Amino acid sequence: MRRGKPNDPGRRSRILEATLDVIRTDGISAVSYRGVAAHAEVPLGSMTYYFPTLEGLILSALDSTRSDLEPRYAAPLRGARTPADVVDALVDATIGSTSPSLTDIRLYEEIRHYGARDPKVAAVLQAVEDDALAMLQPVVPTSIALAINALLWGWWSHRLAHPDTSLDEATVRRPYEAIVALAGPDHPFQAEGLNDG
Amino acid sequence: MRRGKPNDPGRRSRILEATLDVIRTDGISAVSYRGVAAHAEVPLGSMTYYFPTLEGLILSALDSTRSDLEPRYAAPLRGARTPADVVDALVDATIGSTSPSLTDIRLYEEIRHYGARDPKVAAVLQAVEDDALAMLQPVVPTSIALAINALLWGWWSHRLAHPDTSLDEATVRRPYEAIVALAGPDHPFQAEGLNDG
DNA sequence: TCCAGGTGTGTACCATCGTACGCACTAGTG
DNA sequence: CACTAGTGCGTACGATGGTACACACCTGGA
Repeated sequence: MRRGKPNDPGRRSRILEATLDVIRTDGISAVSYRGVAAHAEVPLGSMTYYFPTLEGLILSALDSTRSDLEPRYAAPLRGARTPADVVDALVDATIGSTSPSLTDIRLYEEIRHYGARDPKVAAVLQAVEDDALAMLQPVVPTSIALAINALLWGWWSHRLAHPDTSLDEATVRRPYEAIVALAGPDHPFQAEGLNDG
Repeated sequence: MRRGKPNDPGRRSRILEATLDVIRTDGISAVSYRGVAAHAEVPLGSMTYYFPTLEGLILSALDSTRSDLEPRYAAPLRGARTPADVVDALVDATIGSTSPSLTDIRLYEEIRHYGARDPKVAAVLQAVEDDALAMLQPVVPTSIALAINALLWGWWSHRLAHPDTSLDEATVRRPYEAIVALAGPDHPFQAEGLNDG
């Protein structure tokens, strides 16, 4: 039995979007009920109605990014058939068309920052990383996948710290090549790649 | 003409140390005059006396870490004579004896986080990174030094996100080897190293 | 039409915090 | 000893923000 009508069904998601906007612009620590309410153009009472606690709001907002972050650089990696494809995908995810914008890196950094102290967010991060590792699994051994993840995050972090300078493609590509090559010809993927060629 | 006596000369630096403690534990956003005052066991009035603005306090605290961070992994790198030495130093800085503790990584992460929005802190970061690049300069070309920095930060960041798991040494070492090897035998350093051997 | 219960909101309370400011204390100087 | 200027600190004010809560509104049923 459903009584009373929600007179603005999209309100909840609009609040989440506004929250992410605030996080992107001023960071998680700047998230307040009042600020987000003003940004989303909803009354303060709506905020506490949909999100009784502020932490719940932040958690929901961060969690809602998972579906955005994951496919962006996941898809190209899934399609990779040769080591060269993998390197291409990585370079692209670092500085190319599939790479996150500076504001998105900032957002991701906010999540990591928050996750360093909040176990629930840490779990979300863990899930994202596990996905990334699983995706690299058929391509390189886990230990190398870890290094690739570390380097990718390092590059993104570099971009964030140096917004004015741009990274040369070769600068990014060669270290990826070197690391991917560590998998060596014995890794199953390599044989498959050779069969294709 | 100096009148009035400072009845606790070490107070200023004690405040700075307490500030860093708070940052390490709860993050920069948790830094408040009152909290730090309680932690340092000084009256609130002392805080505003030594540090008229909160931002000034934070900036001073962060800046005071520069002298600590720099020599830690700088010294081993300076002493490196062969590519193998460099790799050793990097591995050590990542997971070994010269590597920062988890709380120190957290602190460094706080600085980066804050620096993403505060130009003055960004300048401090820039200086530290410039030092690191300069130190790697005689060893590898700049582009590779950038990759090394990115990977090092990526590993540290990984440790922060996975406090319970420990990184295998080979996992860390091999990617460093691969990247350092990119410098190739034409790089001046290599010749010097061969002469030594 | 009247009732009930869920939806949505305005308001107010209380805690926290940065900051200003006046006052006390100290130690040189005449 | 009195005076003065710098040092150090307790207190209070104004702003901000999370949260509780009473209240208005809407819908479906009796």
